Amino acid sequence: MKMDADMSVLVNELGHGHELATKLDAHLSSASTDLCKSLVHDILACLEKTMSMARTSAFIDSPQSFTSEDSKQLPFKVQRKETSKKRKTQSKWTTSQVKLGSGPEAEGPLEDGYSWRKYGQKEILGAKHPRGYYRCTHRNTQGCLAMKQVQRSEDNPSIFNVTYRGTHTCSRKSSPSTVATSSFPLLNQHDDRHLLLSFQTNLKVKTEILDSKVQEPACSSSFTFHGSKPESHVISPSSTAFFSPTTSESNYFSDFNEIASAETSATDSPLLDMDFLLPSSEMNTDFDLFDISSFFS
DNA sequence: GCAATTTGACCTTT
DNA sequence: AAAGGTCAAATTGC
Repeated sequence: MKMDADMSVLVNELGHGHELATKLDAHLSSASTDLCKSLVHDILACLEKTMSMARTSAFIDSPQSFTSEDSKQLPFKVQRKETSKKRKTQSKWTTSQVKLGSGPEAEGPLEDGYSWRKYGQKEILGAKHPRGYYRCTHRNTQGCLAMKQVQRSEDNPSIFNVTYRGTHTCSRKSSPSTVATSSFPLLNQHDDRHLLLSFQTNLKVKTEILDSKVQEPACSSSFTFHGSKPESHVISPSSTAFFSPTTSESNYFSDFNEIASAETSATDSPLLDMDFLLPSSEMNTDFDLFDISSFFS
C-alpha cells in the first residue's frame, strides 16, 4: 500500500468530515435534539481521534491477525485444540476507530450483504446485554471465515456494537430478510425492522484496529450501529436498495474490507489467511467507505 | 426434513 | 479462578 499517499487521503477525508460535522453542529444550535447534539459531538471526537491516529500511522502498523499455524487449518471444521492460537491472536488485536454517521438519504451500511449464522451467545461481565457470536453462513460450504460479534450498547439500547473479523471469501447470497433477522437476533424481528430502518437516519460506524503486538499480527473492524428512536422513521423505497445484494459490492462493509486489506498489506505480511485477502491494488483510495460527507448532507 | 437458533458445556487465555 | 469464545446437542421454524 502506498501508505503516505493513502494516509494523506484518509486525513483529508476525515478532515472534510470533521468540517462538515462542525457545520452541522452550528446549525443544530436551536432546533436540534439533545441526541443530535450528542451525536455530532461524538462524530467530531471520533474524527479527531481518527485523524490523529492516521497522522501518527498508529493503525498502519496493525498486522494481520492469524498465524501461519492458523492458515494451515481447514476452515470447514474447526477443531477445538486448533482454535487456541486463534484466540490467542485475537485477544491481542488493537484498534483504531472510525465513526460514520448517516444523513437522511444515506442508505446506511447496515447490511453488509452477507448472511450470518449465530453460533453462540455470551453474557459479558459488566454488560447489560449478551454478546452474540456469528460466522458466515457459508463457512462450511465455501470455507468463508468471516465472523462478527454483536452486542447492544450499555447506555443506549438502540446502539449495537458490531465487530467484524475476517474477510468474506464466499459469494454473497444473503437475502434481505435473512440478513435482517440474522444480523441482530438479540431483538425480535419486529424490533429488527425498526432498528434497521433507523440506521438510515442515524448510523454510526466505528472501526477498530486493536492494539497489535508486533509478534501477533491482527486486525479487526468494529461497526457501531446507532439507531435512533425507531418509531420516528418511515419506510422508504430506498431502504430496499440498502439490503440489496447487488448494491453490496459497494457497500460500506466491503469497502472497509478493502481498506483494511490495504492497511494490512502495508505490513508486508506473507499470510493470506482469513482476514484480508484483497490485494492492495484493489484498495479504494477514494475511501468511499468513509464518505463521511454523505452523512451530513 | 433441513436449516437456523438456543444454550449449557467445554476450552483457552489472562 | 474468572471471563470470553466456541462447540454441539437440543430445540425451533420454515
